Amino acid sequence: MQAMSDAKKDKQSSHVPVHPDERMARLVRLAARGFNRALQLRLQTENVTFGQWIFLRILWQEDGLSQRELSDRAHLTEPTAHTALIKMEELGYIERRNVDGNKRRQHAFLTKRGWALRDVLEPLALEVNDAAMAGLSVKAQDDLRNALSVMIRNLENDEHDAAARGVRVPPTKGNTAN
Amino acid sequence: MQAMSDAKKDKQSSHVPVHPDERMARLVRLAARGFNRALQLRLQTENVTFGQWIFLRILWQEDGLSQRELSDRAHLTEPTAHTALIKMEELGYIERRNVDGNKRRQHAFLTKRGWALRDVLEPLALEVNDAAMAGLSVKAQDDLRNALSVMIRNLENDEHDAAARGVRVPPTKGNTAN
DNA sequence: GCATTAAAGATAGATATCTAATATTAGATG
DNA sequence: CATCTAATATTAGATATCTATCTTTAATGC
Repeated sequence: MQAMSDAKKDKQSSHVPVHPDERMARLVRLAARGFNRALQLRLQTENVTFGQWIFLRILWQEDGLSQRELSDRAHLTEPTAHTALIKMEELGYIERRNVDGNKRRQHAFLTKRGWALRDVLEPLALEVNDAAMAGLSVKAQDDLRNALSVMIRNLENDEHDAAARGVRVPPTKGNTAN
Repeated sequence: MQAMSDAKKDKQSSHVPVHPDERMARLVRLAARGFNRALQLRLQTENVTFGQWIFLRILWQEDGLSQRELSDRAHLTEPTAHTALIKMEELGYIERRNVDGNKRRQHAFLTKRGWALRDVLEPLALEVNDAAMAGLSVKAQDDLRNALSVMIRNLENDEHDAAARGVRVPPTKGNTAN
């Protein structure tokens, strides 16, 4: 019997035959999980959570968005955005305030501290990206992005169709695994 | 100004410029989210949760695995597997018991009910897969799987390297979004 | 301009995941 | 063969997300 390769020693590698129905879904989930873990690994050294990263990233590009706008952009619910933003205000990354005398909307504005994080965190994301892309040609990366975009659109349409048929759209509870 | 396409009306579509550092990561996460939602949408009509699906799928291929083996296969922790399996036993999908007089290991065995679910649930997964693949050639799908596999391996290596440097590997807390 | 409806946010409670600590059993070693 | 160590499962507690509900404020229609 031949010796196992390095990769095979890892207990994650599937001894298990994968359901044909789920092969692509599984790969996509595992890749997402990989990106998340790789990024969280780096963010934790700066004491920033993944959720905070998501909102920071959005604010660096569009400072002063309302909570509702932020939750939309982040694909997270308002309560989730709410608690994350409260925490980020406590941490001094943002300031929440009203604009134009509208007391309904709560807008989030980056503080000096919040802006400063950008210089620290963006390189970490770049690092993850570079690590992930190793061995993939520019064309391969391009094709990959295109194919992913097609799948995303297909699945969004599926969801819209379901919603149109009156199906309640379920939670996106946390399950990056598998 | 030209009219917006159907797709653009959706509020999810990004008015927001995406961080170059995060473009691929974001696409992968959104695709994973799409798969999860599309599947959950269908599973909920059968009162099966995503977590239960994961374990059922594994057991249909390897009945009688221990809790430890199941959590490995599912890429979930043991407490997570534990509670899921307890619940699945309550629901009558599996039976948990010892084997060979070994009182340490708890093995999970599908009941008739658990096996029967297969005929109902697998078509749903196939449906999701087909929906996701619309418009992608066989070759494109092949390339996509290859590229995803490369990324997964790259990111696993990244994690192993980090672990070797003594970095604590962080949770894979639920954040499929964005 | 007052009353109704809609929008935005806040709060409370549920769920699925995680980490850490504990208990039990099996296997290895002096 | 008695003890130590490792494996497995369990329990307890934290966290990030979700849904549902409530409150406040703005917009709209008579």
